[in-house]
Amino acid sequence: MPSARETELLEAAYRYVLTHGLADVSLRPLAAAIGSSTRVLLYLFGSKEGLVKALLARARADELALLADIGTGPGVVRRLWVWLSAPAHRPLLTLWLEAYARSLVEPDGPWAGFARATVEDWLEVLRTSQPEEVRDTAAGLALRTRELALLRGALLDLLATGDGERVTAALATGLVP
Amino acid sequence: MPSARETELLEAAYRYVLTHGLADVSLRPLAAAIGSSTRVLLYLFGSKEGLVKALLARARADELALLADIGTGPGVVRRLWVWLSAPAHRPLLTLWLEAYARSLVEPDGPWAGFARATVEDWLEVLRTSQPEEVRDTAAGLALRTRELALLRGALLDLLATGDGERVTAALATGLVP
DNA sequence: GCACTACTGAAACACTCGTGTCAGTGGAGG
DNA sequence: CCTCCACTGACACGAGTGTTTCAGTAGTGC
Repeated sequence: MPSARETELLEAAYRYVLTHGLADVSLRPLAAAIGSSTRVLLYLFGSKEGLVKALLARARADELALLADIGTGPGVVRRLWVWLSAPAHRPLLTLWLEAYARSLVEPDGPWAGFARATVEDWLEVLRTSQPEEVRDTAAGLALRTRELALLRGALLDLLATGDGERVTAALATGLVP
Repeated sequence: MPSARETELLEAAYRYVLTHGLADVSLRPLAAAIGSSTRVLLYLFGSKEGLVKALLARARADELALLADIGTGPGVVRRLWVWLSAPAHRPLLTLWLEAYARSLVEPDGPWAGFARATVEDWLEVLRTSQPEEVRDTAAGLALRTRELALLRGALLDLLATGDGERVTAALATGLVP
């Protein structure tokens, strides 16, 4: 059970990594930026790895909250894309991509399994949104895998180019209603 | 014009980063692994940043060679996916994703523009593969953007789960012939 | 008042990092 | 032979890393 001070510092650190990236964060600059000290961070989180784990869990909590908020049923993909393409969410999504790539390069450590976990989370949401009669068919699996690929590929494009208009138009032509 | 020794060491370093990642490579371990020394690497590449730039250029050369090899015309997407999903190419593609994410988090430095550049490279190949009458229409742009998203999203899924069967099946249902 | 817990500050330790300095080495061309 | 040039080895420098040690301080419950 995290203490009040711990969650407070975690929130501040989370805001910090959203703009500075998580891959090469280091304790002293982070502590200075959020008005703390390395001593306290290590006291509360045990080690740097513990802090990174907590931050990844924090980011994942945001993601799960989103999925819960979007709900299920027809139109999920469209609703998901509205959320993904909102400029306000760009820092979070860049952080998400960073963690994703990192967990592939370095399968050990605090990143472990992050990429696989998000694939499964999203696939599950898409699955629940499918009509019952296709949910457990091969065609259903193929369809939601394709929807997920479309969303993530579009996200990659958007993050790199910022061209929301082009990417949103591309998605519009590709979605089953 | 790179010397013989320079290209030799670059190749060795390239093989090294394909398995160790490029984001947090450091000179001493790298030099030791490829039978060289930090002194020589700095002599040949000027600085660590110069070396990283050279390595990114090397990776990009691989990518451009692929695109040239795949050619253009009907069936490009399918051919591209065959190449992307080949297990032998996984280290290269992981490296690619790493560089992509990095260039978004840290827009300065040697990574600058990497993500945007690859988006444009691939879109251009897809464009050239389209029939002339749609090439310059909004529908053509939307279609190739969608194809690119599909490929990249599928790649993300594949790199995380390794489930080539599911992802390939998902792509098969989604491609215009 | 007193113990106890939660937190904090200062300083040090044992690294690793990229880079610079200075001195070479071996071979090719005049 | 002698000079030039590409390359290499050993070592040190200053900065930054995560972590530890030791010494506190504020607040809470008894």
